[in-house]
Amino acid sequence: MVKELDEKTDGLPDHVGWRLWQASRAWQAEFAAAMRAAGHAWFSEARAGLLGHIPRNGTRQSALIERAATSKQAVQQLLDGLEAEGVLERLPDPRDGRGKLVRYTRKGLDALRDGDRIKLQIERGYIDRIGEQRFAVLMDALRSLDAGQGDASEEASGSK
Amino acid sequence: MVKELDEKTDGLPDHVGWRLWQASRAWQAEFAAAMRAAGHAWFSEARAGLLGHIPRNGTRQSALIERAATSKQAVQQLLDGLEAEGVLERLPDPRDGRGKLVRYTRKGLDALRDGDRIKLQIERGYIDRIGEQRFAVLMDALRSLDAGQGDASEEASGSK
DNA sequence: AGAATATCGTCAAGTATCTTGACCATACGG
DNA sequence: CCGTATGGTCAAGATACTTGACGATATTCT
Repeated sequence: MVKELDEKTDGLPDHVGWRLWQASRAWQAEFAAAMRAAGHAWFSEARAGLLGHIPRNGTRQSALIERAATSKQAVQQLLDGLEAEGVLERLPDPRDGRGKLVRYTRKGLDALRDGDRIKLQIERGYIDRIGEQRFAVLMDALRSLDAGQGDASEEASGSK
Repeated sequence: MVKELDEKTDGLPDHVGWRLWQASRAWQAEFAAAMRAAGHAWFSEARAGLLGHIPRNGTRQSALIERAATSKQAVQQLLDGLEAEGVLERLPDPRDGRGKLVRYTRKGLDALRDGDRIKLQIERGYIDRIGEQRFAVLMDALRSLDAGQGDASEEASGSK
């Protein structure tokens, strides 16, 4: 066995980006599996990413586009799918003839509820694994990172 | 939990999964942009994910499949693309008539070098943003998380 | 008011990534 | 040699996302 390459040493990267990516993927996989197990077969990571930007009381489609980091067409297609699944519904915006309002159906709200529950379960698992203190510190660092990197283009302050 | 809702509306989630996802995406976007700016136009996130599993001295395609979390077909298609771009090359494995060895071309090694440089730049930026201590603690927590969840399939003994 | 322009949402087509299923070639154990 | 497992490939389809074009409504300017 020629040890010209030590898998532990030369193998996997060990830098922020990689670890963030790995951790993120692990979380998503766990969450998605639990959601499907809970009966929400329509769930997917991309859809979750979009739903994360839709508050419980709904929003305007155009506002969604600003928030999500993708194109309006991508948002639209995701929305189309979610609407077809009966998770969301789109209504004309009474205050703007061009606009549409997006809001959850009962099915969507049920999924949100389950999602919250699962989210807490996973979080508990994490705390068990790395300890409460480390977990708190992780969240703190992550929040700081997020706050510190808003590229002053959109995130000015106050309402937008 | 201290609850500050300075965030506009009741919008964005604030849990591990979300933060991890946001942080990961931000990192990837920054890295990919820098790589493209450095002339590596073939670079993409999916490809990066695979390259992360290929050590500098190459590996067998089958070993790659074990490491990456995807199917062998997905690996193959990514490899096809990377090979077509001239980043990698595949050679027959002299010790196994079925197998193929994957290794970097000069172009690939150049990209790796640039990637390392960029990676350090980004890391420096992170440290500037959240402080050295917080950064260290973040890495520590991330590593613990990763170690804690490995399903004991590879982490046990030295030779694998 | 009327024209020019900007915003909102949609349609259509194309690309990248990943999945499943089928298949062939080589290795390995009897 | 034969049966089975492994390594890799081919092909087809699903999902996510991108770009370009377009119609409808709002807003601004004159």
